[in-house]
Amino acid sequence: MDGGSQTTARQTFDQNGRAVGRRGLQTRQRLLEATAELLREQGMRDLRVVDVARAVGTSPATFYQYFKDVREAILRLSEQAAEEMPDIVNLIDGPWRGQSGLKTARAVVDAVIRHWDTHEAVLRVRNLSADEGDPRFRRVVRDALSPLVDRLSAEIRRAQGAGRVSPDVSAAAAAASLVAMLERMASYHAQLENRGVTHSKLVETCARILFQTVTGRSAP
Amino acid sequence: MDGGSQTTARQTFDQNGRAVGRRGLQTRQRLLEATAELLREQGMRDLRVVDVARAVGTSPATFYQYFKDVREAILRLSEQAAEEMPDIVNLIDGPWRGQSGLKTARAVVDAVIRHWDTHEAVLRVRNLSADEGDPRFRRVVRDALSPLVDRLSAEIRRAQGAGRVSPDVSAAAAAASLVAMLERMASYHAQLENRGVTHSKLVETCARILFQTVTGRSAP
DNA sequence: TAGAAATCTGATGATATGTCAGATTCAAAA
DNA sequence: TTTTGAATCTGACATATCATCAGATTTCTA
Repeated sequence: MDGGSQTTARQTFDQNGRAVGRRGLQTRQRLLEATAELLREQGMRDLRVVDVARAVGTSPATFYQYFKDVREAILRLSEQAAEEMPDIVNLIDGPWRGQSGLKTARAVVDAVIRHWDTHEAVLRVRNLSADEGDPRFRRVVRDALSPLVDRLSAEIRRAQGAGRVSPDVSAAAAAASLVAMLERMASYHAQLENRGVTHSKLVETCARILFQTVTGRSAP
Repeated sequence: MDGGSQTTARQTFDQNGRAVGRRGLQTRQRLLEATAELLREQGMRDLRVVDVARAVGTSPATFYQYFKDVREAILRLSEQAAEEMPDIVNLIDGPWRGQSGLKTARAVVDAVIRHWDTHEAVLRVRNLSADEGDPRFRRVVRDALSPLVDRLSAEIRRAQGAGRVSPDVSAAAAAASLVAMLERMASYHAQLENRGVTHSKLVETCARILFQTVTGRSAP
């Protein structure tokens, strides 16, 4: 037993280490939302604390009350976005055989794309920051993706056990490659759709690559 | 005939539209290299013009003589990095059947990883900027990748013609997915290798996904 | 409703940006 | 070699952001 209530809303602290109350949480959240919005509109490099503050009708000092800097705000947004991941992971736990396996693959592709459509700007910066070596962001990325990777990896090992996937393949690397593909395509799909690839064709194609690589079988 | 010399060194202009001479080109190039170096060390968000200037032993004003802002410098670096792409494209034009096809796939994977190892920081920011909608960066990305995508796409259509790849797959989407996977894995491989996936296993795995998806055949 | 706790902000010193006029360097012509 | 003017560089500056803190304001609690 952990003694907590069902949804253990973690305590939040400000920059002075003091617990934040109801009003403060609300301000903080509005700052986060403005950050996400401006990230979408202006991109990472031109995001200014002043603009975030102005958008919320407050002063920069208020921003710094809750966040060390812009990076930290984006880190928190990344954590909030990651809360959606369990829904995607649940899909992976569906069947991977035959017709319904392909359906599982489609559902996963679709869910990842939807996740990215919702959090595009934040996830992009999250991944960049992780790639640039920031350990806090690496952790968020790992926590968000490893359940996915691990599940796919296990499924691939199963297919290897059945002799349908070559032992020369590393299940972990293959799973990571698939997730890499899904993420990158999710962030890229709008541009492809501008070039004449329909959304459903794109989903179908990714789903089939996913299915094929996970199961070692050609899609039905 | 185009009437130009073999290596048509394009004229370079400064911010006032004046042509840049030998000494200027050298300064400009040193500024670019310092930018790349600092991008590697400090990441995109913390890259300061002052630091770049200091690193070259010159003043910020000199930087602004050659570049409108940091973004433009990174754009030029992206263009320089893209000059390596023909070498990679040549590899794709190798054979795609049987044992030697897998070899082709391996060579491509390896080349993409090497390309990223060399230009990591620049390519990351290039892709982010393109994703954020900057048309100049979108163009650089497209120019760099479309030869790859087009070649793979053509190869996939061939496999579709032979009935080995489902007509439900979009060749363009599949090719884009593969390139997406290759790029993301190239930027991520060091982290995977820290987690116990050896480099050669990783290359082999990506190569097999590539081979399978392009040819519709299981790797030999 | 007084007093305390929580929250917000004006003011500020430090640092970065981006521009321009003028100083410096260089190479070719005299 | 010296002169000359084009190319290159930079000091100085006006503007803007960062990041902090002391103190004002609001909200909560007893």
